[in-house]
Formats: sequence, structure tokens, C-alpha cells
Amino acid sequence: MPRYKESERKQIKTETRQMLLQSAIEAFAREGYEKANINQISKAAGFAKGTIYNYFESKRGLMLALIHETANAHLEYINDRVLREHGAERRLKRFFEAGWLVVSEYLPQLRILVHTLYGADEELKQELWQVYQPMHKLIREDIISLGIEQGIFRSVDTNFTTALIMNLYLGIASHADDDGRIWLDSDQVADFVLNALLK
Amino acid sequence: MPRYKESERKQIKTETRQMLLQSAIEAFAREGYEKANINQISKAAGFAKGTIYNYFESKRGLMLALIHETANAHLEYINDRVLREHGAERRLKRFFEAGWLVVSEYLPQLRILVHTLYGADEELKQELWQVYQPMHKLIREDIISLGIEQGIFRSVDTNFTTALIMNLYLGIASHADDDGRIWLDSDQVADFVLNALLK
Amino acid sequence: MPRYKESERKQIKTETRQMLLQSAIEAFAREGYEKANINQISKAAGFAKGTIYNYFESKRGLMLALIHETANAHLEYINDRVLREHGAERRLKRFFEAGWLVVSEYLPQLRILVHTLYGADEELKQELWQVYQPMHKLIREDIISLGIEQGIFRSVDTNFTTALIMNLYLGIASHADDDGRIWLDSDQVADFVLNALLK
Amino acid sequence: MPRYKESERKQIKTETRQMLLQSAIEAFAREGYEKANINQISKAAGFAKGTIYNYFESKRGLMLALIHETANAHLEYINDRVLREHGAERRLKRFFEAGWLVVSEYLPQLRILVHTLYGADEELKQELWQVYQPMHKLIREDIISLGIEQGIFRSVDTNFTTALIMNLYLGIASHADDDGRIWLDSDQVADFVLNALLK
DNA sequence: TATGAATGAGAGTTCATTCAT
DNA sequence: AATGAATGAACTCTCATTCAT
Repeated sequence: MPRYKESERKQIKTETRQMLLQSAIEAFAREGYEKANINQISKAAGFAKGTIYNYFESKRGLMLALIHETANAHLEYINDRVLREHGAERRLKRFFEAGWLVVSEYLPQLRILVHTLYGADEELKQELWQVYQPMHKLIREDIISLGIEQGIFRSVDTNFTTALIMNLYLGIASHADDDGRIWLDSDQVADFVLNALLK
Repeated sequence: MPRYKESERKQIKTETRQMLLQSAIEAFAREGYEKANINQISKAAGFAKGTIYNYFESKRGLMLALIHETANAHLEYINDRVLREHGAERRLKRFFEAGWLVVSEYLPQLRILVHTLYGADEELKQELWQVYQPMHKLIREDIISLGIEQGIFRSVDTNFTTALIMNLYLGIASHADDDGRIWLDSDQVADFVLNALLK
Repeated sequence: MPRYKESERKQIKTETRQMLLQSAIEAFAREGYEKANINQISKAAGFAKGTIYNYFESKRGLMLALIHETANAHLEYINDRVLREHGAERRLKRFFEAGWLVVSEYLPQLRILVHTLYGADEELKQELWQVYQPMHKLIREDIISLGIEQGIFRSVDTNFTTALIMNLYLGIASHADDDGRIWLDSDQVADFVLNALLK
Repeated sequence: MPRYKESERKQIKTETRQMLLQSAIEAFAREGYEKANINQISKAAGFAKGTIYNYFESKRGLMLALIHETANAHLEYINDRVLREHGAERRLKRFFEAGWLVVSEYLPQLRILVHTLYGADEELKQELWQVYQPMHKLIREDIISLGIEQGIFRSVDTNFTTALIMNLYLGIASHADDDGRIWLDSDQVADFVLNALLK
């Protein structure tokens, strides 16, 4: 049941905010944070320049909000799908599978994620790093450690392996084409990793 | 007719160019291409703001020059070290080892490389992609195909595996700290990959 | 939805635009297109330097807008006064008379016109040439051809004579002093031309 | 020191100077004074940037020198041809005829003349005005006054008529195409003026 | 004399942000 | 809440000029 039965105004505000965020996602993904233009974002969302400042403190505030909302959706999406499985091997495959789905469903958001993670803006990078801790935790504990406990994975360094997997995922996903298609197959990548991990 | 030695001028010109490039490398690595300031780059190199335009056509021209010169040095560095070995397994280890050395010797250049490769600027991205073809070729033909021929690697898809390796290398290298130290050990990464490749 | 009157905004916008144009007219007339400074034009109009770009695309766009608006006013002014008369001789006199009035009322605009028409900027020149076609037509058809039809002018080449008259007008007008006074009398010039044209 | 060596130097200096001037003529005619580029002028003449400053004080000094040298050549050219005749009518025809020849032989110089005379740079304009006094004098005294004395011209105001003639000449000449062709015939223009002047 | 590397004032332009309405 | 006119710092780039060689 809906936790937030709100007044009409709040509803409008929320809708406006969502439209602005959506517009920002497209702009940041296409142009990058620095080049993206606040006025264009507002206009593309159907509002005037100033409107954005009723919902976000600044361009940076907008970016931070966007990072948080994207991360939450992203984490939930992956979590759901991974934890449906109970074996480490299938969870790993699910991870890549879900990851590939994220790319096709949330392509621009993922692009922003990659730009930020590999970009020069340290503050944004830190923010992302923190906000994505749950995903690292998921991989480390609910996949790798689990696999070791289950006796199917070699006793690898879990932090190390988590980092490798995240890097692989992001690195590959970042090369998706404009329709969200990735030229590497999720199964192949999963197999590659499994080959390195399985006893 | 000039009375001074032509070579003297040439040298001054070369030195200035190098100082400007060095300054640009630091700026682009620290701030990213968009935020980096052309005038500050000139100033930081010890020249007036206009000087940079005696050597480079534009900010973008400077960036492109930098990409090309960095790539050439980088490629040569890796090539040299990898091709000293003749076994595929040792070559792979050498690749990561040399890669790790590159990070500590050419940290800012590598940061620029990563920013560009995972950034939003498609034109620069294309440029990088092309200029780094020789490194892809090195991995694909002189390491992976070789290993398969030598009968020590499984018959993996060479393009696919090359892409994975490049992504791993860049992804991990991009997290080097400011002294160029990488928290993942080159041997461990090589082992991870070898585990996935060795028969 | 906006709560203020839409018309109110429109008016502010129109007024600002006019002030910027006026300021530009003075600057371009005084300094010429190349030397005139966009920021100073904004400042002189009482606005910050960026404001001009809310109204005009670029320095050149401002110049083009100015050319068009000036030409329209100028053409209307002359047309009105010339076509009040019905004899070719009186129309010719009126043409110079009105032309002299234009100089005193629109001195800076006329200076810009002359700078442009005799300047090196081919693009602006073309623009002017096109926009002033109606005035050539007025002279050629409503004055010279008319005079020939009315049997009072010799059968001169109408294009040729139109060109001469325009050149005379602009050449002389360009030497107006800073109060818009021309040291040649409009009647005298008209008489000179009439002497060449009357049977 | 032997004198021939001295003169040789002067000769070289003069040649260099002439080449620079020639290059400047082309640049100023094509681009206008403001947009023309000192470095390009030097380069086009086959010299380095700095060389121009061995011969001229500044860009403006170069322009002034150019104005003077052009004017002298121009004046001499016209004077010669006009004063060969002894009747006012033929002198007037000769004036336009020679004027048309000047355009085809000295097209870029004439363009500079026109840009300057109708441009916004008051200082250059003044300079031109003064340097062209002899031509005004030629028209006023050796053509118009003469014609009146000879009883073939009406008793027009000589200053006034001189101004008209100069304006006609320059205005028309300025529309020469890039090969120096003028679309108005010199005889026709002379006839137009004679019609206005002859008794 | 000729050179061309270096200079730095100054130009046009962009755009995040403010704020009165 | 929404608007959009106005702002001005900041940026890239140009180019006349200087000067050591």
C-alpha cells in the first residue's frame, strides 16, 4: 500500500522533479556533467530555466540527486534478481545477466555512472563509491564468500575478486551501443569469471 | 638570413612544447579535459597564456597531441617488455607487470586515458580507440593467439578475451592512488586471468 | 503557469532590445563593426555584458538585425515622402530632401550603412545590397522611368542612372558632420542631377 | 666604405619594403584594415613576423605609408593623363577614363582608398583627405574652373561640383569586380556629368 | 637585417545562478 | 511553483608587438 498519499501539489512537485531528473539523465549521459547545460535540461523537460532551482540546489545538487536515485534503482534491480538464486554459481550468472538488463533498461544512467566512476571529479567519485557499497557487499558476501563456503569456489581474496568483477562489469557495460546492446555476451563473461573461480 | 644556429631554435621549441605538454598532462589528469584551463596550463608551464597557441591549434588540438604522444610512449613501453618473453603465460604476466609500471611512471597520462575512454566525448574516444589498436593487437595476437597455438590456453574467443583483459587493466589501473600505487597486485590479476585461460 | 502579465514581459523584452540596438548603433557608427566592442555595447545600454546574448545570437547577428531594422525604417521614410508627389521632377527633389532628413534623423545608422556598403566585409555588403533593393526600385521605376514616360527626362539608361543617384546620395551623405549637417545642399544636388536628366 | 655597397643595402631594404607593402595592399584590400593580420602580411611577402617592424613603426604606420605611396602613384597617374588635354570637356572625359584605368591597374589600392574614405577610422580618413587635396585641386581648378573660364561650363559652384565628381568616381569605382571591371562605362558617366555642366 | 618565440591585453561567447514577478 | 530577464565570472582564442639572437 502506498506510504505517501500526498496532496495534489506534492504530486505535481514530484512529477516535475521526475521530469527534470529524466531530462538531466539524458543530458548528462549524452554530454557529460561538465558540458551538459542546465537551461537545456529545464527546457527539454518542458520547464523554464529557473524551475530546476526549485527542486535542486545547483547543477551539482542535481547530479548528486541523480546519482542517488539511479544507484537505488540499480541496486534494487540487481539485488532482487541475484538473491532469487541460492547457489553462488547461479548468482554470479544472474549478476551478469541482470547487469546486462540494466544496461538495456537504464542505459543513460549507466553511462553517467561510468563517466563518473572513471572521471576526474573526485567528489562525485567518492559519492558514487559510497553509494555503491551495497553492490560490492552483494558480490563479496552473497556471491563470492558464499561460493567459498559452499565449497565451489577457490579460496580467493574476496575484496580483490569483488573489485575485479565490478571492473569487468562496468568496463564492458560502458561500451554498450546506443540501443543498449553489449557486444560481449553475459554468459561468456560469467564463464570467464567462473573459470577463474571454480575449483 | 638567420645568424643563430637553426638547431638552437629547434631545441628551444621542442623544450617549450614538452613543458607545455607536461603541464597539460597534469591539468587534464587532475581536472579532466573540460574543466582544465588552457591559460593555467600555459602559466603553470612558466609561459604566458598565449604561448600555448604557438604550439597547439586549440585546446582540443593539445589534447589530441597529448593522446598521440602518450599512446606512442605507452605502446612502446608495453611492447618492449612483453615481447622480450616468448611464452604466452610469461607474456601475460609481463603485460600486467609492465602495465603496473606504466601506472607508476605515467600515472597522469593513464588517468587521462581512462577519463577519455570512459567519458562522454565521442570524438576523443574514437581517437583513443584507434591509437590503441596496436595494444589490442599485441594482446590478441602476441599473447592470446600465441597461447592457444602453444597449446597452453583454452580455445577462447580472442577478441572477446582481449577486450576483457584491456577492461580489467584499465579499470584497475584507474584506481591507482596519487603515488601510482595500485591496491591490486599485478601477479594476482595475472593469476586470475591465467586461471580463466589455462587448460 | 505564469502569474504576471505576459504583455509586461514582452514589453520589457522589447525595450531592452531597443536599448541594446540603440547602443549598438552608436558604437558601430563611431567605431565601425570590427572595432566596436560587444561588451561595451551592453554596458553602455545599461546592462551586463552577457545580456546582449539574450537578444542576439552573436556580434554579427546583432549587426544583421540592425541592418534590417534600419533599412526598413529608412525605406519607409523615403518611400512615404517620395510617393506623396506625382511628378518625376518633384519626386527627385523629394528624394534628396528626404535623404537629407534621414541623415539628420538617423545619422549613425546611415554611417553604418555607408561603412558597410564601402567596406571589406562582403557578406554584410551582400546583405545590405539585397535589403536596399526596394530603394533602387523606387528610384528606377517611380522616379526615372516615370520621368521618361512623362516626357520630361531624356531616355537615359535607368539602371545606370539609378546607380549614379544612389552613389551620389550615399557618397555625399557620408560626409555629414556630427550634427547630421551636410555641407552640400539637397536642392543643389537635385539640380545637378536634373540638369543631367531633363530634356 | 665603398658606396656601392651602401647603395646595395638601400636597394635591398627598398625591395623588402616594397614586397611588404605589396603584401599589405592585398591583405588590407581583401580583409580591411582591422581584420588584416600583420603576421600573414609578413609571411605572404616571404618574411618573418618581425621583419615588418624593421620598416614600419606599427600596423598603423604601415597603413599610413601605404596610403601615402598609393596616393602619390594615383595622383601622378591621373594628373599626367588629364593635363595632356587642354579643353575642359576632354579633360573631364580623360579624368573618368584615367580613373577607370586606375581601377583596373591598382584595384586593391583603390579598394583600400574607398574603405578608408567611407570607414569609421577618422584619423585615417583625415590623412586620406589631406593627401588627396591635389586631386580635388585638379578637378576644381584644372577642369571645372577652366571649363567656366573657357565659357563651356555653366557657372557652377566649383567646390560643390568637385565634391560631386569625386563622390561619383569613388562610389562607382568601389563596385568594380575582382578583375577590376566596372559595370558603368566611363564615357557614360562623363556624359552624365557633362550634361549637368555644359551650357 | 632578419628571425620567430614569447607576450598579454582584449575580444566574443557561454552558462550557472539569482530574483522580482 | 514557475518564470525568464539579467548577471558576470570564466573561458577559449587572436594578434600586434617586443626582443634576444
